[in-house]
Amino acid sequence: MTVEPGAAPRRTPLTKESVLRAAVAMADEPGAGLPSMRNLADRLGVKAMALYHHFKNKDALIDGMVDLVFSEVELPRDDDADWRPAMRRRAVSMRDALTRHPWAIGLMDSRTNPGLATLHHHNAVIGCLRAGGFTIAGAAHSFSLLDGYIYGFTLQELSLPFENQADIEGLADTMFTQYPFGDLPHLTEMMLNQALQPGYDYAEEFAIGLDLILDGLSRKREAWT
Amino acid sequence: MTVEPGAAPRRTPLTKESVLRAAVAMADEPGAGLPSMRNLADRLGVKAMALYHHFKNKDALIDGMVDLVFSEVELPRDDDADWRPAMRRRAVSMRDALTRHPWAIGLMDSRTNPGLATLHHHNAVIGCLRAGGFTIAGAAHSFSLLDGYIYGFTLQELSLPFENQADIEGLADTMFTQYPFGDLPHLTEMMLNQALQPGYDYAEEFAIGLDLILDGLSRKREAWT
DNA sequence: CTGCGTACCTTTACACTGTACGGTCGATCT
DNA sequence: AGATCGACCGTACAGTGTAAAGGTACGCAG
Repeated sequence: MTVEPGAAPRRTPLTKESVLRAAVAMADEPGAGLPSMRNLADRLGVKAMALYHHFKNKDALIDGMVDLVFSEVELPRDDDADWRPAMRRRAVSMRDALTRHPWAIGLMDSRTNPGLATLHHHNAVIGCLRAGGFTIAGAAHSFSLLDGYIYGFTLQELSLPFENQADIEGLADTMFTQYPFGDLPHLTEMMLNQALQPGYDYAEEFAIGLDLILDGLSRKREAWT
Repeated sequence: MTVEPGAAPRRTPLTKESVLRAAVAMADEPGAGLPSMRNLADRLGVKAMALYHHFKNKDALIDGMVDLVFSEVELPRDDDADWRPAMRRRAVSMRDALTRHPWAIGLMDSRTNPGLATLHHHNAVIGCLRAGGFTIAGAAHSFSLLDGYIYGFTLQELSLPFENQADIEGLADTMFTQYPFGDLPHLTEMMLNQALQPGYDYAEEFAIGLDLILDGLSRKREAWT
């Protein structure tokens, strides 16, 4: 009376990997945020408690999701001829990954258990900088500065209350009526002359700041002991 | 049969301000995170639903909390003689505020309704940069870069899985036993030669990156149209 | 003084969350 | 054949945000 193998009451036994991929996919859906255990289980054709066979608790699952995001970032290689374009590529790739998975960035804090992909990522970055002639301390400075900027810029970008020109104009409207904008002359000026100009794209700021930082790093590279 | 005024069945009618201060105080308690509506109400000697008389919903309350954090940041003034030390002070003050209220930084994304203190802050920063000789575009670049770095650095700092030397050593121990550290030579080297050195303090990295950025800004100040 | 609106707070209820505890079923090993 | 084990399910519980409706006291119009 056993079920025929072809009937497949459960297609495949569920793995850490498949659960994580589903969780990331659900979190990526616009406006979704982290899925609940029950919703995630439903999506996988399973009941909630089944997930606890693969993850100690939800926190462990989230750690896995964050590590999966890190694994999408393009790594530099030790033998990259030139550290600067390598670091630039990595920064852009990292920002891309964080924008693809906007739920990830707010989770960085409070997540104190880095996964393997995360550690490999850090290792590769440091290796590239060392090969490029940075001292250990210099590589630490550079790493801290670059990653800080990447996270912070992306965090800011994601928290902008608009995504396109129409949103900006709507926002400006409601703000002008809601707040005493006479008190905020500089902010007003900047909105009128920058954000509200046709074709303005905040994303371009990323490269401007990044290049300024890279300039600074190459200037300090030999000074940093 | 009315209650004597001295009996005070309710000391004081609860204001947006008092609720926000209590909420921030609770969130600041180590390891607490955002309080639930019920816990916050208890602390105020009130039932949970009373809070909804002062805030539309929990999100609005959180917006207020974030704005309160911003109000603690030392503002530059238009007439600050020199933009550079003013920006430096502001950056340090901002990092301090975010470290005093570590729950705030993860909330920056998804919080798309800036409060008055936030807007005044932005206005003052832009004003200081403009007075320092930056063009509108230049001020926008500088603002984006500086704030990105401040947020990002602090986010990284708060997510470090240790707070003192003992924690670092404990962490290194468990990591070395848990992961194939032969695969991570550069990371290992950096931990051994930096993080594990006596007296190492990650907080010092903040000033190093900040000064590099300020150098870059003053170099670009006149070039940026 | 009466009566009514309005500000503030409470009660109750509902849908939803993470997860502890125990059970069930089939495959594999001895 | 029986034991063991991995994968999944059912049930239950404490805690969450908040909608709906009710109460109670004060300030002001008549």
